[in-house]
Amino acid sequence: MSDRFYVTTPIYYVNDVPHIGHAYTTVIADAVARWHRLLDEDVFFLTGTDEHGLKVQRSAEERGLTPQQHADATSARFREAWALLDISNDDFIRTTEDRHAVAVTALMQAAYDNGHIYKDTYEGLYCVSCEAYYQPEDLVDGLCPIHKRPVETLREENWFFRLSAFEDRLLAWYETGDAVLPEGKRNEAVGIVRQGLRDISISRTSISWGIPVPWDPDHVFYVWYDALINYATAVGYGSDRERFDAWWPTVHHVIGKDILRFHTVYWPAVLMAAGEAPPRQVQVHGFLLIGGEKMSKTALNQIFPADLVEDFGVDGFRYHFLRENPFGPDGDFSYEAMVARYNGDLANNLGNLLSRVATVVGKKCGGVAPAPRADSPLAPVVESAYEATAEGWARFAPSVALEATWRIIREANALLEEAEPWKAEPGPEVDAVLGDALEALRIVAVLAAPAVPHATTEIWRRLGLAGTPGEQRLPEAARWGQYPGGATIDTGAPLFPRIKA
RNA sequence: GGCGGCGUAGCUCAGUCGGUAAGAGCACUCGGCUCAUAAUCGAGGGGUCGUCGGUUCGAGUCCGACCGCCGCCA
Repeated sequence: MSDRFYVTTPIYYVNDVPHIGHAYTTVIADAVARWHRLLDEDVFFLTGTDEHGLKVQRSAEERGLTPQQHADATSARFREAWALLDISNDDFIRTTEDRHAVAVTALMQAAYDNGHIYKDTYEGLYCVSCEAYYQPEDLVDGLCPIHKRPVETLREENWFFRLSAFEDRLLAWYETGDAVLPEGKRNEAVGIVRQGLRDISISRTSISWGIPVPWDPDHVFYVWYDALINYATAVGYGSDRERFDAWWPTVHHVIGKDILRFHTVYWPAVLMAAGEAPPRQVQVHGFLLIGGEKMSKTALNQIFPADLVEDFGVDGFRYHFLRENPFGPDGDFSYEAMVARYNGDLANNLGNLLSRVATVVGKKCGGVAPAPRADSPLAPVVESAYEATAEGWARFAPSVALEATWRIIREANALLEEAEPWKAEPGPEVDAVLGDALEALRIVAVLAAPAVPHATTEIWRRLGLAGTPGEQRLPEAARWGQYPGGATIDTGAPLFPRIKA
């Protein structure tokens, strides 16, 4: 029986359109999912859209649409973006689907039945954009500190979640070691809990665009509690207990640091309240900055995936966001850095290696691939690079993994320089070094497939191999010496044409 | 105000339990090669490892203070 691996992105709010910040998170989750498939694990990769809440209701009104129509339109844009980027999600969940209402109802009812939810009256200053209450001292010049917009005084009967009862259990959960990563982010979660948790309001009566509270239908759940539960919905919570039990222990949430509090405090506590286990792991990454500034609609500095795909291709796009920034800290995006990374790693190293090898095989071997040597100097290089690559992916560090894989490419280029097969007469010496280079390319095609699925599939084809690199299984496929030789090598056009700065 | 983090080559960063002569990629300089997408390979320059003090036979690596930057919370 193979292991299971469940990985999620946040579900994206339909008041936003997909930009490279969303894509950053999604591409990381996708590449990790693809890696785990290579490991022959049973993978379930989930993304989707968050469609309830007052903001959606109001935006729809402004557009003269029903909330559902508005959500349908924007949700479709996310699905289009992920299709463009070759995202391999197994499911796409929408919080307006019936299955989600079923799960939310079941999970919150369980928390209610367990005595963790109670009714109280709340009056406070409310920011519609945040869908959150503020203390007077939190305001800046009387305005919401985030949106710089006026707040409204609201008085509501709300249902409250007894978050304060879960401090000890949350702290114990963080202590399990790798529940929240990186470590710095876990410390933030610990800090939030240590300072004491207040119970939180989880329902609204002021709006209708949401999922009704089952025991009090005048209320709908506050959008966050609705949204988080999507992760449980998608694996059958409330409808297929067996399925849920199979997948839930393996869930890994990939999120940006802006929603750390929801995923590492509120969400595990709600799960505990319902009698379920907290997530297996939450992986928190930093922001993608543009020229040092946070990306935002108001700053007019948003960048959309399609614009970059036009210049760099899907693989160029994916590779850049996986390789350029270490997972965890904030990263800065710049077009110049993207060009440099593309030209350096993809065009000069990988693409050019394939070109030169194919050409020399054409000239010295009549285009027929020789087999690698069992005792090639590249064999130990591949062995250590594979281990480092696997470790990098295992800890959600794509940049580390790819750096390790690229070491094979560098060494293969160096081996060619040393042997200079283009100078030698055809024969065993030439065959040996070219066979080694082809085998290095075969293995790189497998290891890099999670990041650049199109290019590696093309390499696979040009090497005359059957199937695709994504269908291979690790670690077997990374073992040196499996390239059979005898195939006709296809010298094609440059895989990654250089981009002029 | 409380808690936490960061400050290592021009740039982006690695540096596990303190100990082989401080590293990688990119950039730069020089040289080789000309199979390849002016790609590639080799060599080299460049760092008082933020500052000061302490522990130690020995500290980028531990402790304290300070300077600078940042995050979370209030």
